[in-house]
Amino acid sequence: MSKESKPESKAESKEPKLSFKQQQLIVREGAIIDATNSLLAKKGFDLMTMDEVAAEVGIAKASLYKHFPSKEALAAAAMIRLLENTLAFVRGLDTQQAAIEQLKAVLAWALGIRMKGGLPTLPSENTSLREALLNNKVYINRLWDLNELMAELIEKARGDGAIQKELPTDVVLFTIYARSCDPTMDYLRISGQHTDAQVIDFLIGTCFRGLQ
Amino acid sequence: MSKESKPESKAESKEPKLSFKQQQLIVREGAIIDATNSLLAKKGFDLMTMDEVAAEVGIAKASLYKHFPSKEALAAAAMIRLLENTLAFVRGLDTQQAAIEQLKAVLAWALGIRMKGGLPTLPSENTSLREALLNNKVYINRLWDLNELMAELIEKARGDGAIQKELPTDVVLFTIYARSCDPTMDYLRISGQHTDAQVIDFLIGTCFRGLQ
DNA sequence: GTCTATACCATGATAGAC
DNA sequence: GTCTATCATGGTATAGAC
Repeated sequence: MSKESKPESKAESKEPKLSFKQQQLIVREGAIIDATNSLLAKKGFDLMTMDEVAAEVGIAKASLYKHFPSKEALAAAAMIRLLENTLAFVRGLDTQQAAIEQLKAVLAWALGIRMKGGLPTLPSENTSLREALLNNKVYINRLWDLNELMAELIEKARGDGAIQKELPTDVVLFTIYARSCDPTMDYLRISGQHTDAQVIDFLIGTCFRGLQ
Repeated sequence: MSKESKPESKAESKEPKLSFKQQQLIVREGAIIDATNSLLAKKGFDLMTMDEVAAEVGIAKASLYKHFPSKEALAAAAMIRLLENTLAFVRGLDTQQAAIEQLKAVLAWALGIRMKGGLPTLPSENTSLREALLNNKVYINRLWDLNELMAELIEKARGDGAIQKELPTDVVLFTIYARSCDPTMDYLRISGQHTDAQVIDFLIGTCFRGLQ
């Protein structure tokens, strides 16, 4: 986001080129994104205020705007980091496993993140954030990468007979995405009738096996 | 909402007791709720403004506040009307049908409403509306009525072997509710690869039969 | 009960000193 | 790059005339 992060890509094989200040800046931007993540998950984009973010990080609001030029840009950065984490997880999957098991692992991982107060993956809502994200090339690129990886897994699973042949890939993909940010999780947790692990099992089960 | 609507419950078997003005008032409140419904579905509670509602109805914003004391109350009224429509639909289901078919019919109906620009049933989001709704006794009562009817259907379907025995009723209930406001619908429609009827079929199928 | 006009406030964004 | 202080916008809600 800030200009100092550019030189880092030029030379990183040598001794640490990043000055103390540069490192601190990166750490601080990480902290800002952490706070943004948490608040986005808790309140959503519209209800999250820049004052809250600044307060949670412990800096002044004006300083926030030195790092990120707008609320949209800040949220986009958070969403991009989330996407990159997801990509890393998917790329690190055990390719020995059946494709369907890998897909379940992705969903289980995403649900686990949300249980810990993290962000849902999908920019589902009718928020002004959606528009901003669709105009963000980095975000779109990462999303496309993820979609492609997931589509490969889905098609492999379909080839294995683990997914209905009649279901188009996009239907399966969005259904999994949607389940990862399904409000059912919150309601089941509030009811307090089941453990977190049970809730995740139910969600994965009803997604992949359905109600019957 | 307004005080004039009370006498109507006293006597309705006789000739029309409602004066022209009273009828007009009811019609206008209906129009207000229509507009609210549409805007809530399109933009969500936070992004919907009272100016927009007033503009869509064609009255001044101040007049709106004569009918509904706050934005929350207005949205609650819209949600309550939606719930009552849903209750009417459920109560009018063909009880000769298998319970599972009745459940599918409810989901299909809800998805159809959304396709036509209507509201999703679930107050899922982290919006300030949620809190207001939870403090609204009428809303809670209606919601409870609906949950009870749905739970009966679910348990009957489970008895028929159409729903997994291992799945608790609340899991099934929320899963169906969630599917009724699933963002997957919007994404599949935007992609333009499928007809509206196909999209509904996919959503119902992946809900009840799962991905496999 | 409808209108116009306005109070009031939350919040996104910026200025300018250090 | 951080702070304090401030601006500008837009949105809920209300006052007061008709």
